[in-house]
Amino acid sequence: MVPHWKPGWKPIESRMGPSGQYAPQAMASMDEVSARVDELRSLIDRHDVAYFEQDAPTIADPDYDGLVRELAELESRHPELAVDTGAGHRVGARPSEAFAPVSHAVSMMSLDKAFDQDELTGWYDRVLRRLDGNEVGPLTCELKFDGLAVSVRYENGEMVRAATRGDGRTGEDVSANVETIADLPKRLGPDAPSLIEVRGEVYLKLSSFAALNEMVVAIGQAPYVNPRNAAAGSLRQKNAAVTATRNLSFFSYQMGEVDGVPQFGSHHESLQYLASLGLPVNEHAETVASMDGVSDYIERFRLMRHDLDYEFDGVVIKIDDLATQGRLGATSRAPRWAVAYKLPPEERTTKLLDIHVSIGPSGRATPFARLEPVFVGGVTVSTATLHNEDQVLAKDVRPGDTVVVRRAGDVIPEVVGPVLADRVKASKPWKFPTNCPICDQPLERVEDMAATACVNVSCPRQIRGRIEHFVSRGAMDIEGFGESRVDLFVTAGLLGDVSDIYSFDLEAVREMEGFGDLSVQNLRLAIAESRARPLGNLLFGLRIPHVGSTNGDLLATSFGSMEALLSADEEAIAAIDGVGPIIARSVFLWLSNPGNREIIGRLRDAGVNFTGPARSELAPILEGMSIVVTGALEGFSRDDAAAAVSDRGGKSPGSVSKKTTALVVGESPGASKLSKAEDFGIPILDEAEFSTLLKTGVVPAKTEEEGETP
DNA sequence: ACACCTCGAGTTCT
DNA sequence: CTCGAGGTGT
Repeated sequence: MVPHWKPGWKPIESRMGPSGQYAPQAMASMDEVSARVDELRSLIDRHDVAYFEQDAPTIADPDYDGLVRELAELESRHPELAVDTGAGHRVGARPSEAFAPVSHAVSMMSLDKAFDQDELTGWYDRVLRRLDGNEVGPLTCELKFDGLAVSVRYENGEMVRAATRGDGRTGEDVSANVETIADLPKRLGPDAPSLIEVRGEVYLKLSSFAALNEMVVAIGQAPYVNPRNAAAGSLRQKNAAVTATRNLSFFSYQMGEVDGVPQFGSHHESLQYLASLGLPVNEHAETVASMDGVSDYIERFRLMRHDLDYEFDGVVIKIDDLATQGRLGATSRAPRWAVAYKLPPEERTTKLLDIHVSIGPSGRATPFARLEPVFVGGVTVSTATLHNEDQVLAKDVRPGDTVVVRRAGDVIPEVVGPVLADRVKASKPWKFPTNCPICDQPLERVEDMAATACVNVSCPRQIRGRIEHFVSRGAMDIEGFGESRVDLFVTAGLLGDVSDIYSFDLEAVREMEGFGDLSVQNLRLAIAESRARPLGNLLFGLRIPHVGSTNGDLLATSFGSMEALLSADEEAIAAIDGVGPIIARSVFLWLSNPGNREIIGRLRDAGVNFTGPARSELAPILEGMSIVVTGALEGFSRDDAAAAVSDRGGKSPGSVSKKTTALVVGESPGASKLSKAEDFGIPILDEAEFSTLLKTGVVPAKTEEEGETP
């Protein structure tokens, strides 16, 4: 039913995920094809104007690429619809009139793109076919920087002009601004050729981007959405003095028109030449022997994506041998000897369907965005948190908006902001709901905080939340008591508060669907076992504000028993080292509450352990030490490792600081902890060395001397 | 007053 | 894992 599908060409939807936003629709008639082509042209035109002339992109790059691809595909299948001058037949857009036009003697072409391994292989196969049996030779791999392509012209060693790419043949003169880029010499050395046009990417380092946005926000303006956008804005400043403050950077990767430049045999030699002239060339360019080397390079840098101080969105692969490049030639748009492999996008636009509020287990009301599913950063995202009311207001995102979605450094998707140009005129700012969506009681703004919460103690969500927390690992750790079962028992009216766990009707559970003798017996055993948990776990399980696992243990060891804690006044609690007035007050108030007293009384009656931790039998050989664990160990769970340390008098906090005695590294460790430990020169132990430490209380000496790295 | 460390809480998808 | 806030030490 899709008559013109070329073999080997994948429909865009399979690549872009289920969003379908820019995916081609199945088209039956010529009229529909023609209509879609017109639609695509006008969309691309509109985005071009916004992007190139107003520095305000209305669409994320990969989506734009998708539109252009779809148009190109339709035009190639229906040549009768193609027009020479229309959208999609140019590399960029019309140059703005604010900067004088500059024509490129050697045109600045864009590159064909490959979105997955298959497309990359397809490119290579086409190269092989064209070469008709001749050797391809080595390939060069370079990072594809997320910046703006610029051509910088040097005559007799002097920088004379710099121009943007524009439409590939004609760009804009941005000399005044490019002159402010510290990376670029105004004058080349004595070996400079009589003419050289250096092509490369103007970009903004992530650190400069952060500094810039800090400043922009400080003067009350909206921050730039991303470094590329900020670089574009900076490069097109009318006042070069402003550009100078932006700290733009540059990487050279190609030459345009030249005269007096030596003949090279390969691309990598030309890069070396550029570097020898004192021009900035990225250090990560590599020459590899085959496509296996290319795959390896891509994989390596896919993983390093967030480890560099600049953004890159792909890898550029070029045939290294210049004679072979010449043999391959170029199409009207792009050279055949190069291809840009695009990494999965980190930023995409999608539609914000609605904003909902979820009530967390503690009653906090968190707004989150329901999104039209969109493939970003390697996964399909359909929801993203908006954190709190202030965030929603600050970003002013509204249901129905087209929004930019990002999956930054870590994992958590984030709504960057709305695309204002696409906003429906009638839309109104979103209002935070006044009532809890679960229990319908009024929501209250938490004092002095950005949070809003449901304060109804008998809200079903919170009853469940408190019980889930009580039975969780780290608290009373009752096996077989997961979220779904808690939900089941609470809904059935069997559990109202945590003390009910020790008295509720297990015979009634036996009658429930999905439960038999065995599962009830296991549950009974697990509950019985939990009575013996240390007091610190119990205190943590009660979910007293500001009392987590650490402070729970701290209170338990300081008071020795629940009874002692119950009879302590606020000052006695505040006297503990590490507990200040706020935590003391919170604990005291919670324990004074009659309802909570009653729960504690029932737990006492149920025979739950109320006495402090049995003194560790082990000698406190790690006293005063702070041992941080990262990654998975073979012989210990993370909790076990922390317990092993604290049993011996040491501490095991969650992060590395200057005070840390040693870092224990297991399988797949967290990069930030590791690099911090290296920075501070903290000893790094493997599991075997950790075991030794636990036995001897001495940090094993390193066999090799730790040297400072420059 | 400031800097640094620590703790607690919330977060998505496979 | 990261953010915001509490606690401690300078």
